[in-house]
Amino acid sequence: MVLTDDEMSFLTENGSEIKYPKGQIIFSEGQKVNEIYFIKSGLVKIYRTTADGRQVSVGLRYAGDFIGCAEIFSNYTEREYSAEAMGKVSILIVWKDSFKKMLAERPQFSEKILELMSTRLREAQNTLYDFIMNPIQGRLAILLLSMAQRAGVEGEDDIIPVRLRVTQEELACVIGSARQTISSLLNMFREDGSIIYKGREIIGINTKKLKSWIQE
Amino acid sequence: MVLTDDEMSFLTENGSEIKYPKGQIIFSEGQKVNEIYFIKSGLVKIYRTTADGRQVSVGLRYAGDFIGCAEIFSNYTEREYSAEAMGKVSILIVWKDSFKKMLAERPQFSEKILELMSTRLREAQNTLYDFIMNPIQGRLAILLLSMAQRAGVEGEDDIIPVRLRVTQEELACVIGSARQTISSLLNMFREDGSIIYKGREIIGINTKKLKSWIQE
DNA sequence: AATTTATGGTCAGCCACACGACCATAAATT
DNA sequence: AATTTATGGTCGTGTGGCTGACCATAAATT
Repeated sequence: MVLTDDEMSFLTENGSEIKYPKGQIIFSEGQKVNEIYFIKSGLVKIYRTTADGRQVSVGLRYAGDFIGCAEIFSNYTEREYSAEAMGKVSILIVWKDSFKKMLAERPQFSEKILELMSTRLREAQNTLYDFIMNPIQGRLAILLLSMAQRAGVEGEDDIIPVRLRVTQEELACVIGSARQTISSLLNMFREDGSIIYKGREIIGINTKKLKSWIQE
Repeated sequence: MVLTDDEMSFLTENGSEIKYPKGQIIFSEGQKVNEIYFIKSGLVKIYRTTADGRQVSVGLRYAGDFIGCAEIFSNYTEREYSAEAMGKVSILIVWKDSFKKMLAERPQFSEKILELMSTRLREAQNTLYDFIMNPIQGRLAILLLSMAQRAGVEGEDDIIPVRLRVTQEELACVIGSARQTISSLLNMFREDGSIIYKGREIIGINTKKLKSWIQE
């Protein structure tokens, strides 16, 4: 979502910018809902912690996204999910009331937010669909593609150069799988030429080849 | 979501009511997006058809819900999913422009729709979470609970009397499983006392017992 | 009433993939 | 430089649940 200069300056004036190092918790489940967050830069994981301590992610959010907004609109008092910085993240925190005021005063902004929510809803539904349809390698391919499209330069149709430093554990928790499985799959993708994977970093992905792993 | 009399009468005036028999397609993927639908009564399945002809559902919608709205707000020209009546369904069809006009003219209604979208987003995220966390019996338990809560009388904490006539095939497609598996699980739930299941109808569910099948 | 179709029950076979175990290497900390 | 910690590779093992096959019964159609 792209904000106008005007909207951006309103947020800047009425919010405060905070930088989080990798691994820092931005908010966590159960906390009181008083503010909304705008990601200026970086990658954020939205997740929930299970009874036995594992993390289950329901999505990643990128620069330009608002997070923590669903609770505000449905007037929830407590966070349902946690958010964690997956790298250096710069965030603008805006108080709930300021944000609601902005919504009320600017119908165009309000429209934009409605658009944001519906886009995100469709994304969530598509993710659900992909989950049902695809075995693990398909889900991983989908995840890598979407991460690359956000982070990388849209090059030729073929290879997108990227720079993805995510641990296998993180990938596993996003697609609901086990670390060991991710390990084998990444190696399989590498041998196949679907990704260029050196050390602990994915430095390129081959869009076409990756897509061939996806069902439907 | 509950509409005011005023909102309801606007919809009635600017829309046309249509009744669908069981199995009827309300709209289908690929169709042009010109209208929005309000469910007056009945149960609607939102799904997508896969290349090999199977159906994968991403959710059920009940009376009082709008369907087909995400495409409108994100200005999609084509439907991404299909909708099918799972029983007798009564629907109010409202043209896109009338609906957008209503949104623009009534800020309170606009707020309500934003609330609807965020609630639905949270539901979708929760479903995703449940999918990752729960094995099939857990997902089935969750589905039965949510259907019963919408359809049934909220009785004691224990047994809710309901009247669910859904085929095992339908249940399978909603939770992404196979018909045979549903068959065994329903029988297991019956023996366990989690549900009262006679012939082809579930006539009661035991909330507590069903919940014990759910992870977390 | 007779036939066809839709739905449900059950069983055997198979395989994807989670899990545990263990070691290798890289990164971080001292 | 030495030690500790985080991350990645790989291999068995076990099993949940999908697939296919087949029959029983209920519902719909003639």
